[in-house]
Amino acid sequence: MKKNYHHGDLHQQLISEAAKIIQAEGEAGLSMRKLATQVGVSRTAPYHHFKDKHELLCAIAEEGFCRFNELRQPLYTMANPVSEEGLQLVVKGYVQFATQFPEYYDLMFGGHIWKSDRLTASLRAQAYQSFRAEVDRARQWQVDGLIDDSIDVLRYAQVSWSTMHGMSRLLIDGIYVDQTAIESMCDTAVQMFLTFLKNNQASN
Amino acid sequence: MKKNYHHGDLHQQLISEAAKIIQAEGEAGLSMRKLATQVGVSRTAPYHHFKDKHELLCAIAEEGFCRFNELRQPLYTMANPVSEEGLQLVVKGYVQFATQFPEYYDLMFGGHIWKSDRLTASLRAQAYQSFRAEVDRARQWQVDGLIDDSIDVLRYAQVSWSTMHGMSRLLIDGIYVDQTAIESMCDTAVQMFLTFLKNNQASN
DNA sequence: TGCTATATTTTGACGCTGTCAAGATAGTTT
DNA sequence: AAACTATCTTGACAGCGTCAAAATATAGCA
Repeated sequence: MKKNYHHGDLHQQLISEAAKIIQAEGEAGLSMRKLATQVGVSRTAPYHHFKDKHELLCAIAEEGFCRFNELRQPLYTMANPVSEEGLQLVVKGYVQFATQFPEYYDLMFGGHIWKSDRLTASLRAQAYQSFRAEVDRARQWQVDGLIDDSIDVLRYAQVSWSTMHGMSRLLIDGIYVDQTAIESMCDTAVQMFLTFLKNNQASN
Repeated sequence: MKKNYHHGDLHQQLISEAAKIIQAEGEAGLSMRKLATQVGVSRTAPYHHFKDKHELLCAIAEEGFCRFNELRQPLYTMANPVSEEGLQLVVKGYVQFATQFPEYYDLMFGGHIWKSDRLTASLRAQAYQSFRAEVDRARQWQVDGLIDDSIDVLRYAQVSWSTMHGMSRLLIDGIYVDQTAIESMCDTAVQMFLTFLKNNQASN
């Protein structure tokens, strides 16, 4: 059905070529016209596959979420989740994704797409599910008796995600520049999460 | 000296008018041409006061840092700094600035300016000093015996700043949308900082 | 005062951008 | 073969940042 008669599966090729450009030159370096000519079609051809530049970016972000999930999935079962090793895997894995694919991260968790309120439905679903999974995992720790019931797991998920997001952003935006400190920062963050999870037996 | 003969202190008027536009329509809504005509001069007049659009943005960011510092200064002396109240003042004050002036925050702590490596010298100085002050404050807590010497205050400052930055970004970028949860999230973050600062007597 | 040097502003232009409208072409369906 | 649809192209428009050259206004100095 979606064979190609003029070109060859342009839709997909646009996404992957655009992703390449964005990884090489940043989001600012991607223009619809350049993308089109680089892929070998006329300037406006892409507009028959994506209503907008915005829609194209959403598609790339969605691809980013797939990579993100693939990288993240295995980390959760490799160690006791509420332990130094377990949390380090998750935190360092998160920051590593952000620093390794900063342009993907920008698209996925940056204001450009989210502030517009014009996310693709599928992208929105994928993002929400990503966060919900984080909350569910923490809730499971409670069920399993690994952490106290008094802990508000939603708030924990929000704040710990914020910390990971904050570190990632400060790094990829060039505000924290000392790359050698990343490991150590992650360790400190893990210590923070751990003391919070373990020492909150009777907080309320 | 810097009086005006054609206009009336254009330099300053450009900054404040640009800041107004940016607060109203976001950074994307600011164009040099529109700014110029809105201020009553020709399109290229601003280029004799700012080499670049980039340089104009730096000037606005710098103004943002002034507001930021003014808002932050009084918060540090209003309560015991290593206590629930003390930390809440700082954390909530930070997030409140970000949500109240999201466009300023974007400029000051967003990748646009920092990734370019073309910050104004004065802007860079002001930003670094802002962060150094945070570290110095934590070091003083050690001197005063409020927290244990084994704590790496640089790492604590980096991670706690990351948390505040992460919350702020997630909020102003439209990823966390539930505004009513802000207070509660800040409380949780404070709990996290506090348990870390108080329960680390023999961590190393 | 008048002359020159400098600071400020304007007009015109270039190449770039996202995207719309109309027309051409190739493939599918009947 | 005819009608229809999906895909692609050409042409155009308004907007952008910014450079070069020309115009204008002020200041310093004779």
